[in-house]
Amino acid sequence: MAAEHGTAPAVAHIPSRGPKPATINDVALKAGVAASTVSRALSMPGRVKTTTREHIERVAKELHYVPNAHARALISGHTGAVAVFVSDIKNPFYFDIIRGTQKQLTVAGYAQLLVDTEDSGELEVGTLAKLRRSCDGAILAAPRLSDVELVAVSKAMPIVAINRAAKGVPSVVIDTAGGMNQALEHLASLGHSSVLYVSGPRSSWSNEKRWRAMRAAAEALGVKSGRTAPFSPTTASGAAAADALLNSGATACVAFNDLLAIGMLERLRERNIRVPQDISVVGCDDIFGASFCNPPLTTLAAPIEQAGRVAVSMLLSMLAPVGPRGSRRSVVLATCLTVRGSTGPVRTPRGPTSEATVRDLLD
Amino acid sequence: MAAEHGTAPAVAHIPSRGPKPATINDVALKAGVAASTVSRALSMPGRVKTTTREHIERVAKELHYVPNAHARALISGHTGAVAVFVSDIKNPFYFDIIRGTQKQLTVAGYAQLLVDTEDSGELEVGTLAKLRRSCDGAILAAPRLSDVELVAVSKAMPIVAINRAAKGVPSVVIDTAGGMNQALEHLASLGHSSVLYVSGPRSSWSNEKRWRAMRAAAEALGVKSGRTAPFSPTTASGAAAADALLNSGATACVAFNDLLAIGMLERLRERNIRVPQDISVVGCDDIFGASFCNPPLTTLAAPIEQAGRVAVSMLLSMLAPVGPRGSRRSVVLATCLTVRGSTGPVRTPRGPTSEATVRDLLD
DNA sequence: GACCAATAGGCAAACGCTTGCCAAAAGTTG
DNA sequence: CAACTTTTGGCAAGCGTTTGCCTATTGGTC
Repeated sequence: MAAEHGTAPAVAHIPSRGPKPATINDVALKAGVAASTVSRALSMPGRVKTTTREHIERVAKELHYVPNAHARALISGHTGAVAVFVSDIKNPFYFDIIRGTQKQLTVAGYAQLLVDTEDSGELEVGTLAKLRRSCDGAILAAPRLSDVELVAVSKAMPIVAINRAAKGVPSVVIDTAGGMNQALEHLASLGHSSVLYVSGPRSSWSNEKRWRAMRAAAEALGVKSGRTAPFSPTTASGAAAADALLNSGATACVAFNDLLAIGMLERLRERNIRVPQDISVVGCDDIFGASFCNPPLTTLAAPIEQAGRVAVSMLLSMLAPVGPRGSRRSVVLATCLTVRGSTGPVRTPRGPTSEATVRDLLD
Repeated sequence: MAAEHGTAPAVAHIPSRGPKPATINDVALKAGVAASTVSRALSMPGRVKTTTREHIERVAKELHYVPNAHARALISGHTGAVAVFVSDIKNPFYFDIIRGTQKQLTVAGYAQLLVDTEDSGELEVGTLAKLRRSCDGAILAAPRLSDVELVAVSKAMPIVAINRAAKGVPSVVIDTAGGMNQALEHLASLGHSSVLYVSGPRSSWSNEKRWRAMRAAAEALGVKSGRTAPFSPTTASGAAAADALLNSGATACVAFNDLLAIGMLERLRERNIRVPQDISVVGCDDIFGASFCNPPLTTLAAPIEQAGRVAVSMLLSMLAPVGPRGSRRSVVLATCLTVRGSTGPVRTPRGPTSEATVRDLLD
């Protein structure tokens, strides 16, 4: 069949030399048709005769023809890429988001443009403007920009926000707050009567939601509640947070996120405070590591990866030419409490707890 | 000055309405010059008169003009994007790589295209071919493709491989193997005389290197060594790996990576094997979580993020039109042992260890 | 004032692809 | 067999930039 090869590359799909990959014109020339026919054969299957199409496809394959995404984007306005903005790439929370988006984007044949906004709303807006034409849409995970800006961006290009709700902006929010009742009930049932909320960054929308939800849940259960000053959501801040917790006199706390909680756990051990015998700690998110830290962390488990996937699905449906117009503009993902080793019964006022006694006997 | 505004958008940088952002022609028109002049004013500062340039810049700003990356890429062949391939986005190891690449790329004004190849060499090659023209180069982290393919790819486009060396392919390798002596010396000095290597996936280049290095180090120290069958590098596989370790009769092990090691730690605790009193575990990489698992993991700490950064620097210098031609084609990053709680003196044949006795007394 | 070297700015041709429009070819019907 | 309708394929006009080449304009020198 293919009697006249050019130089057959040693490795399939990768032209082994020459800086110039084949263009649509090369294919057209070799196939003896016009470039437009090649274009149609490849992207509008019904538009050309079957035999011509097959011939063109064969030639294209021989030449290892790959359409130039930029040229295509230039004319069609469709880039095949979606930007994913995370506010801090060091935070494992976002890794799960990225996993989710990556997965769903790959399935749909989209490329993922990863952007770290370093917690700066300005950088966010700036990059967004720059990338406006380079991607078909964007996922904003826990954006830091203002509501006004968010709404404006949303008008300018298709976006879906994660963990951030604003009027008219499609969003996926992980309702950690919604699980707060479970957490408080759990703590209350263990006898805790005073619970501290360990606050995350002031600019975080979720932080405010979580605190409010916790306060409300505490109130409903007759549990005393309070909050710390804001901490940055890192294990490093956990030390200061732990000290704040000890000062507060509370017997249990809910931390803004797992990173903070894990940091607290370390500090508490350093200070010879036993968790959960002396104090109970609840985290939020259930990030990688929450299950094997010491002790394993009780946490409000969030379907983070799913959030990424759902956000992408929403975005892609917005992009579809005649998609289901009435598709949901906003999705709330529920969370639920995962109880592990960092929560336990409140310590009886003095002496060893009964549990400790039992263990002593067993030794 | 600017007496005649158009509609001034409410939010800076983001055109608030209209699907069509300003093009270079709009700027040219409004500024009363030719498009080419605008282009030059913006990218070849010295080429136009200062006053014209300033005028054009002002108009461009007013119009919120952002050059269309695709049009630019089409003609210049320079896309401003770099693809980063990871073989499994679930693995925290790659998160650190991504952090590093992200950081360095951002600094250089490049965008990062993230690709998960799902451990498939084929997918790797396929995507690479597809992305060939969509990015200026690629970073291949722990690629799974064959040597032949890797070399071919490297000829077709600028790439830098991480943790994979092949003739003529620029690479950054984290020399975990190099630190193996330290690890074995550490174990030997603790009295261990039989050490097991817990093997990672067969397709991993590093796995082989690490095993060889460990065996050599063990031999040099007169320590008995052996290896397990291959395990997938996940915490889940840790259970089976731990069982294999127990069967082996070795008193210490070095695991292919931290993920595996952490999984083993969990399983050992379940089986009431105390680490490090009964058995010592050493990991590789020092990923997120290694410092706070239970017990904290002794590990061959790898400068993962740095590897990402260095890889990007190398790639970018390859891209530079007249870069330092003699720049290093290959970089080896050293690792060193980080001792934490998962390694300790070998257990004396019978009875409680002296350490345990001390602790009993303290209780 | 004539001549020359810079310097500034414009024209138009790419870059690789899509797509509206048209014409040729083929099939259908009376 | 003529007059349609339907396929099928080609032409050429862009998409938004960059850039080589050319022409004005400017300033300097004799």
